[in-house]
Amino acid sequence: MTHSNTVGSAIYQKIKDDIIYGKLQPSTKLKLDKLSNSYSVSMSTLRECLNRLSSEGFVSAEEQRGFFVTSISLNDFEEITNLRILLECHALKLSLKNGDTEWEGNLVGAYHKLHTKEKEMQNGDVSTKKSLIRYDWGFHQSLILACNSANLISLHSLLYYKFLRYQMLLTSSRGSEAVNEHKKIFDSALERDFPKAEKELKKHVKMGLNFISKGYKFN
Amino acid sequence: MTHSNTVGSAIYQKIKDDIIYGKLQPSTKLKLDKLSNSYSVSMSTLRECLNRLSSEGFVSAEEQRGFFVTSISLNDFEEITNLRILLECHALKLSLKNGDTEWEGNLVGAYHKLHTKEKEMQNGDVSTKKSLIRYDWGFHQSLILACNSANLISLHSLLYYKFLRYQMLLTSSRGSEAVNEHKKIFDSALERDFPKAEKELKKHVKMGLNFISKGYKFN
DNA sequence: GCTTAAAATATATTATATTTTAATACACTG
DNA sequence: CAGTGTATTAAAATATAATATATTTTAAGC
Repeated sequence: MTHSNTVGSAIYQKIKDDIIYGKLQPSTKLKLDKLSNSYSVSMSTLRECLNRLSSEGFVSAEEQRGFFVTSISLNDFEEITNLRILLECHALKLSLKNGDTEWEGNLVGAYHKLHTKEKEMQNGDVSTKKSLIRYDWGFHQSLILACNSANLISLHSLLYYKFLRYQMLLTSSRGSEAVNEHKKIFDSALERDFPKAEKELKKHVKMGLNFISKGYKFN
Repeated sequence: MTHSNTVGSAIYQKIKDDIIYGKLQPSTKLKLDKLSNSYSVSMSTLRECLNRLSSEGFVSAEEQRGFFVTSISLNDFEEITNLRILLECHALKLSLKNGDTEWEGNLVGAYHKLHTKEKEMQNGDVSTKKSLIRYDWGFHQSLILACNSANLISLHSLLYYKFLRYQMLLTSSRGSEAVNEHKKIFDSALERDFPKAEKELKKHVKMGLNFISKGYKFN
């Protein structure tokens, strides 16, 4: 967990989360004095935060008109998905080539945590959904962590969370399907079988796209 | 050319340019009151700007310690180069597949402008270097403009300019070599020969990396 | 529909207080 | 003496608030 020292970075995380998890819905106008009140932060600090988020693309800034939660569309979701696949597969390739025992051990650990939570969920425990997401993130990042490119890891993170925002549009999730996909990705990664791992990873992310785009009505 | 209405976006462009073109050198501490004076802008507006730039990676923000121009390293340059190649080639593939006459015409126009400037440069006119860079950018972006992904275009732009900052570390440039490479990329793009275009584009960008990494002494 | 007036809101600056870091001086210790 | 640690001071970042201005939005009237 990141230990936020400043009000600025705390509010940044909070608003970013609220956008990703849908508490601040797409296209919402982010009125400054209103937000300044509801998040109990001064206007200047708030504006700094919104400027950061607009650079990342979670917020859209329109000059002299203010800030909005970035709108969503099926088209944008498809773009995000394709970019995530491009980056994650490329990084996976490097990671499978370079990964040492240290990396492998961390991956095994991340998968174990994810899989444990997945079994909890299958037993009907819905309260752990948010922590399941954290472990999903942990697993997907662990896969690529040996790619030896901080820039790549950072970009991938951005895409993952933009993808996640779309995922959060639905309260339901894919359940056992995704569980199997994770296992296939994990197994082929350990075997350093890049072609198979890539195939399964692509399928996994695409299936996520399909599930959402079938279940959510974009206008 | 973007018409900047607000002080904020004007100063953002200015500082970003100053970083890219080396007027603000790598690792420089960006003292707030000093910058506030030299750019004639208030501290809050300046901070908004630096927060944006830190999200993009041109500035590094260290909590409670302030802002710094992001440092450079050979390793980072290599990462940037590889990511640029990954994104630009992927986008090129899509662009060559989707590009219509409108796109093709704009590409021809962009190449013509670039090539005209290149010839001017070869005749010894150094005054046009900055406009050469603008046309180089115009050409490279034109290549991928039909990729049908705003997200991809935007990410590519970021990587191009991070690459450019490294390019600006040297005053000299590669001259006729790059001119020939541009022609090969252009020709194979018009022929919709993706494998060849990709090969030439990769070579072109890699040669840029090599030229800089040979000429500039990273510590 | 068009224009104009009023209200709301974003932008930008300035001033101030608080907090943290960086720098300096000063002792203490081996 | 060199080096190390600690207190004190200075500098700088962070955060808020108050204010002024410019622009957009809304509403009203024609």
